[in-house]
Amino acid sequence: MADQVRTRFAPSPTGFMHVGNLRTALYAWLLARSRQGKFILRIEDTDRARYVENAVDVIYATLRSAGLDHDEGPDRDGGFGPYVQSERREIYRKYAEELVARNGAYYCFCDKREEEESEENPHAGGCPGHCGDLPAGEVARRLASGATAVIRQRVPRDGATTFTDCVFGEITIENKVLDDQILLKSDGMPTYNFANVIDDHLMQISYVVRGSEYLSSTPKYNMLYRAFGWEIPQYVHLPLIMGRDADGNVSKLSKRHGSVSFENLVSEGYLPEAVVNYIALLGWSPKSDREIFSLAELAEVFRLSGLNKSSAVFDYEKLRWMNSEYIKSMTPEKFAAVARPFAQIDGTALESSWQQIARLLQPRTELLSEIPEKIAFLRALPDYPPELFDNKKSKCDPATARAILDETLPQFRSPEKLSAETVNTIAARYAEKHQVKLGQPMWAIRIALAGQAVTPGGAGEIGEILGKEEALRRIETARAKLQ
RNA sequence: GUCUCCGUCGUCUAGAGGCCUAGGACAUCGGGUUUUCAUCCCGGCAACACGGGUUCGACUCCCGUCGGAGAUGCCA
Repeated sequence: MADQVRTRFAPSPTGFMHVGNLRTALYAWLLARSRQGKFILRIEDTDRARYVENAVDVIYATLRSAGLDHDEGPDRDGGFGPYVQSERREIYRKYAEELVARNGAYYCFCDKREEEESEENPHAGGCPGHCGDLPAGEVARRLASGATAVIRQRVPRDGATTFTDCVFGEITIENKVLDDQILLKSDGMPTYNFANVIDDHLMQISYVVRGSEYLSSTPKYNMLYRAFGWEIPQYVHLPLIMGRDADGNVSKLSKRHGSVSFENLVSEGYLPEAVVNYIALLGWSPKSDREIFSLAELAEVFRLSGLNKSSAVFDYEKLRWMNSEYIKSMTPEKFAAVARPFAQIDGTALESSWQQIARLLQPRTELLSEIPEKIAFLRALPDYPPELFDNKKSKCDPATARAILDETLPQFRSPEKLSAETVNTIAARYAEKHQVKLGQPMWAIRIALAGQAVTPGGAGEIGEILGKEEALRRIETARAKLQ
């Protein structure tokens, strides 16, 4: 039991879920699931200024949508709670004081405004005064008089600290470049740097999975673990996800690079499964040529050794492709259901033929949000020039089109209802009678019905969706145009 | 500035000294199928950052250079 794998995802409730954070959660989840371990959700809300109402709901919704179920969390007690940091204030206070007693930290009474960085002093971090040297009596006196204070970690100025990361290997950092970071803020809340160590230990986290931006501060965490005499967890630092800006420069993926939150991507028409599959492959490889994996399949093949060190650029093009793969592999019923909210056809004549339209759309859709523009021509005939009837391959031109439409028009009138088959038969009959390729009448009819060169589906399908009345109207419009 | 990390096609990556004439995928280009488009097939272009070592042999190991990123907050 002591060797059980326990990983955690510890997001801040800031209102949206960055895909980088989601990927961190995914790997932590994958590590736990692939080793029969536990996955814990912890809310890091120690920064009151950044707190956003309902943000915790966004976290729950995102994890659920992505399929990452947690074994413990605010809503699922596993005996290590509370799982919300703001509810653990007293715990942090107690340990911070203990650390002061152990001489691993000290009270700092300096003002919030720190001295400026300069050439003389490029390293402005840490306590600007010398609070660490204050005699115990003086500290007690100031505290008793109600002076506001923070608690800072006492970092040795000599020596170096070495640690081993599961991904990056052995890393050594000189202690002198580490500053006396704040552990407990003046409002009594702990900083991330402190709360993390306390919680990870108390919640018995065995693998700390997080982004590589924490690599250089890891020695400070280890000093904390040692000061308390605690076992240091395994570290799994992840390569960063990068974004490319307009100038072609890459940097940590952020809002200026486009939609980077999970909910944003989903509302644009990316499927949650596709997003999860895509980000799993950003910085991790199954060491095979396979790319499409369900979450369950990922959990089966996930290995820490597949994790990469170098950062990866988020490529919307490839996500798009993967999304289309997921769309194509859906059953027609499922696609019709998920695509429906994007189609914007409520209350229109298209509503009744949605199933039919969806069948046409499915193999041609990469992003669900593109659907309205793809089917706009069904709702309203676009204005188009007669030259649209020109097509070399189909051997069609305006004059020919005119002849085709003139001759076939009566045949569109006769049937009770216009079916795709009827349209195809009309075209076939014309082609045979005039000894031309089928493509010729097909082209003319399709352009007349659609008013645009590229359409999802051919003349028959479009005719059936439009219905007899509308089809006739559009053919008349075309004939008038070809006068 | 200082510290840390990273460096294989444009992008995501495989490659753990000979299997590499460096593989796959996206993108891109071309061809085929198709009444359009798309799907689906087939094919092309395209990379080991550079320079030194080590070795019989280096994409793989070592050093340096250059380039990129991250950290350096009472943010996480």
